[in-house]
Amino acid sequence: MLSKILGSKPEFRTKVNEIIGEISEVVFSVNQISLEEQKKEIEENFPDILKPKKKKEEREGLPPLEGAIEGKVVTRFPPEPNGYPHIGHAKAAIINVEYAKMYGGKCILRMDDTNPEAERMEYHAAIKVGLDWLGVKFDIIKNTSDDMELFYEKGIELINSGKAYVCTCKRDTVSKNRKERKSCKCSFRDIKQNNQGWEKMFEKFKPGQAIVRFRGDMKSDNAVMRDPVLFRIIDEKHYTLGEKYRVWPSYDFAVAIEDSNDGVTHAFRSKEFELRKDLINAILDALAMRKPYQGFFSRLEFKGMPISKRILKSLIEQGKVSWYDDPRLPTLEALRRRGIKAEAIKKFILSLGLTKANTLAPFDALESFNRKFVDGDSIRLFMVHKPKKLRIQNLPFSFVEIPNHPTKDMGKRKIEIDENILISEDDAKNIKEHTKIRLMGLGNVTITKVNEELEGDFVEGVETKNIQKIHWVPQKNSHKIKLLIPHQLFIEEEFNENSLEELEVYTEPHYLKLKEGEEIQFVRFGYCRKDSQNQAIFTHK
RNA sequence: GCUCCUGUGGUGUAGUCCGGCUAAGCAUACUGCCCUCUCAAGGCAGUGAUCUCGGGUUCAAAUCCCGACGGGAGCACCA
Repeated sequence: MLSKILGSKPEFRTKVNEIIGEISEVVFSVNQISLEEQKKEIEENFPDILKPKKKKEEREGLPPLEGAIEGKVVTRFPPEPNGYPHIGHAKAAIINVEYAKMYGGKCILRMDDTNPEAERMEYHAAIKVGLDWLGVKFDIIKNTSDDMELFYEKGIELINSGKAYVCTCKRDTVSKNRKERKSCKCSFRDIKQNNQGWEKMFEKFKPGQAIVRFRGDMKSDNAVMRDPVLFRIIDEKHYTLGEKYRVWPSYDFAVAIEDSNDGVTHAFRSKEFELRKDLINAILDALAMRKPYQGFFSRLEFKGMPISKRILKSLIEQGKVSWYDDPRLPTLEALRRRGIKAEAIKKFILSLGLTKANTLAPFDALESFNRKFVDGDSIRLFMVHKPKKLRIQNLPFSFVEIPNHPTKDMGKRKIEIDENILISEDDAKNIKEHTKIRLMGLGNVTITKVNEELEGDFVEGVETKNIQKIHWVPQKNSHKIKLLIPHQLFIEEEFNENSLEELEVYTEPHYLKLKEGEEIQFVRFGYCRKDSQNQAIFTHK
């Protein structure tokens, strides 16, 4: 009671003690009256409080952005072309693009390709294709490696201001010193020596012999700050620049420079980069460059669906999954092939919010979004599993026309029939002799015999109430296809040997006329995507 | 081990910054009803959280403080 009053009348908050007394008096006197009378009193004098509370408006999409100015927001999505894009990439891309859209700003796609050992054109292309399919649009597309000269320029600037130095220690020594929070002798070299060292990195030094380090703070609790690497030597051929460069910037340095230089105002990354925030700010401060706002979000993974490149690669090598588009995988390619729509992924990701708590989403959350997109334009077809023959006497016609969708006008299809019909075993086993069933879109049949095969008599009339309705396909031109049903790949860390179920099923001949990639609903079974003329993939119920 | 992040119904989240009009909103899942020639979609209703736990501050705490416990990440010349 007290809270309610203070909540709606903040001006009383300073007089809490006085009010407390009054309230208890009023409450006491009200309690003297019977419930009936209280009710009557309210109805007569205060009808307003009986009205149902109006619901709070739900915020659409992402939370507002700190420091965002309409029209001036620049975000970015920087994938490394070192693997196939997956649901995690989708999250990062969608969040950044969506924020740019929200504020009428721009979003940059920047291929983060500063490790020649890892990048490959194959991945670069796959990422482009994946993003394209997702329908996320970028205003600027570039590569981090476009700006190599800029990195060198800024690197030299740091060396010349004494904020970076060339370190020639062994890798192990560097790592050990970092653990022990100790500086190495290299850090005491003067600017001239460092300049000489820098020059030598381009010719003389071999990979591993010298690195450029940022003068951070070897005593810092944040290990990232302990004189991190800015440049290192890699002689591997770069996938687009070939052997033009061999001194390559590290991730932190490249990101800092790029974001600042590209005019990025808000940079969102997954939270494993959270510790780099201080470093990036420190680098930009050292160079007197503008700092963008950095936000972080949790990684997105599905239960039992590995996202890691290492695991994916090994699954493929062992033949446990066919390829990166295997429908059990969370790659974009696999999701697409499985029948998940890009719009559904987008809605789903936005529904997860911008939380930093770990998100291990169950796949059915995505499915439910997808179902809403897919339902409206999925043609309904009949499909029979483990066919049982049903022979119908007195069939009065040789074809039927069946609507392609129960509520939307998607036209009709003509099915040619004769007395031999196939129904699913699951339905057949529940049918008793002398009962009546309805073959959907065809008519009612009284079952006269139940054996290996069933027999029945056609019944005139369109009675549909209170009668078992089942789907069917004509025997004479049914089309056999393989139906793949993906299940969870890993169950409790353990590879699920039965994760890909294969069914042999029979569809209507109309299946052959559908386009590849079309989403269909096998009636009373679920949504599936046509993968090819003789294969479909189960999407979800 | 050290450091950082995180902890709201079965699940995913909103609310937490700036304590009060919320014993907590939405979605999903589940249950029931309606609709329906689908076990889909759609409509309606319902079950379900003392906001991880224990202290503290306050007239008042999911919201602030301290501690414990659980989960995740970083400690690479990868990004």
